[in-house]
Amino acid sequence: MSDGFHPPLEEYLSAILELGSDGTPVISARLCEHLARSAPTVKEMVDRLEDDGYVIREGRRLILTDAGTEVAERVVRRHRLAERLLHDVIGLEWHKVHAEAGRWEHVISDDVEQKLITLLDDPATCPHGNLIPGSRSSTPEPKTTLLESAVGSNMEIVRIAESIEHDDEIMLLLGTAGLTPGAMVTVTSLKAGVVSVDGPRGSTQLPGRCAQGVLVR
Amino acid sequence: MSDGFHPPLEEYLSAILELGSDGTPVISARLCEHLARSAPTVKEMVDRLEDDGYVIREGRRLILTDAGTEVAERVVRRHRLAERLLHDVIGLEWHKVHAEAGRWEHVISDDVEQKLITLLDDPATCPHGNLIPGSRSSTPEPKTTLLESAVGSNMEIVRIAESIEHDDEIMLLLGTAGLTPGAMVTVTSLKAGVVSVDGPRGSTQLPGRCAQGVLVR
DNA sequence: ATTGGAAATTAGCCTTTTTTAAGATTTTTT
DNA sequence: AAAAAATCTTAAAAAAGGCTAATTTCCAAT
Repeated sequence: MSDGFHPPLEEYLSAILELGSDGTPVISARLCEHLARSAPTVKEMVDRLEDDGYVIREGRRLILTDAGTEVAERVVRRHRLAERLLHDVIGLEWHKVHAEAGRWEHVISDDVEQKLITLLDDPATCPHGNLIPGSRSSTPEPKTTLLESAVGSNMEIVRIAESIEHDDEIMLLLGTAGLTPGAMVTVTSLKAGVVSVDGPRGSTQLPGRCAQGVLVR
Repeated sequence: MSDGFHPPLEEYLSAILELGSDGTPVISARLCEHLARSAPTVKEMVDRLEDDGYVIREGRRLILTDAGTEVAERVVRRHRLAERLLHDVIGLEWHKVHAEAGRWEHVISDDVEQKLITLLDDPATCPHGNLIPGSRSSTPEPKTTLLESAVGSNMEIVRIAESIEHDDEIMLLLGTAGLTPGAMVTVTSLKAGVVSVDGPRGSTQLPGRCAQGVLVR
């Protein structure tokens, strides 16, 4: 409450926001998985979030209050601004950007947030194509995943879902294959849940889990 | 020990390094003041640092081991690289840079540290003129403070001591008066411990505490 | 050599965030 | 409806990093 520096609180609230943005109803059990914490730990923290007015419970559903949404969006915004800084300015490799920003998001002040928005020209998305909350340059969301795309179809990669961002191996795979937002890809086959695509740097096989996290248009 | 993410440990070790670099013998009591922690808290932590091989005691003196020095210098290096990034690239105001970097120093990875060195061209100092440990572009140190300078002498500001950096008011004063490293100043008077100087943006009165933290050549 | 003040230590306690183990509820599936 | 699976809760505890108050130790100056 006191000094506005609470990484765990920020972590929980932004996790709730992110889980929710995938459409899934957010319950404690989901948070346990997403945050890799035990059930009692999560219960304890969620109780506190409720007491402090960041969250309300609707049955098992966890719903962010306005206060909770504000904190969560601020954290997500800082995370994605940090990712843009790390990638576009500092030159950190695409697949390392998420983990680094996961720490930076908790230490960026209001002042610096504003400077970053100016420096980066109010970017609409992070380097993975996820929207930056509050950005004026916002765009509509696509809903098709690479997994659902018809064989032979030619698509533009628009964004990589948060659920995939955590997975270093997959991110490295996507990064080295040039399968990043803006790239054009053609689906060449779909067998046993494995999607083969032709991308800017040749052809690649993507496991279903991964293809599901690649949003296209 | 496990994941290399230990802000408190890093805080203590870099404090020992910084206090030591002023020549003062470093004892627990000094750490208490510098870190604003109670004596038992500091004792507890210093015991741990000793057990873990980061520090040895010589009477009351605390001496960093090689391992301790390595951690401490890494933290100081990241702090000062962060300051350069915040100031030169992000455009954060001179007097806000120190506090922000005080948080950033604990979340910067090896990878990003390297990228920053490249991006910033291996800078020799932070924006306040303090040396960046390990930088190849190092320079000799001046020893004269503005407080000791003769009235009428024309000097170049070289660095602002760490001891002053913590003080927001003084930093704002120095910053708005243009009294930053590289600026030429003339001492016009010294009365009752107050130093008057002519700087790039006119004349300013500096309290002794402050003038003592301004190193000149 | 003594002694006054600074420094260090001991003892006891608090809060936060985490754990494991076990029990109680719900939901879902058969 | 009964059984199985998933979810949530309670209880007990630990590790980290803090605190205050009281006591002891040390150093340095008279």
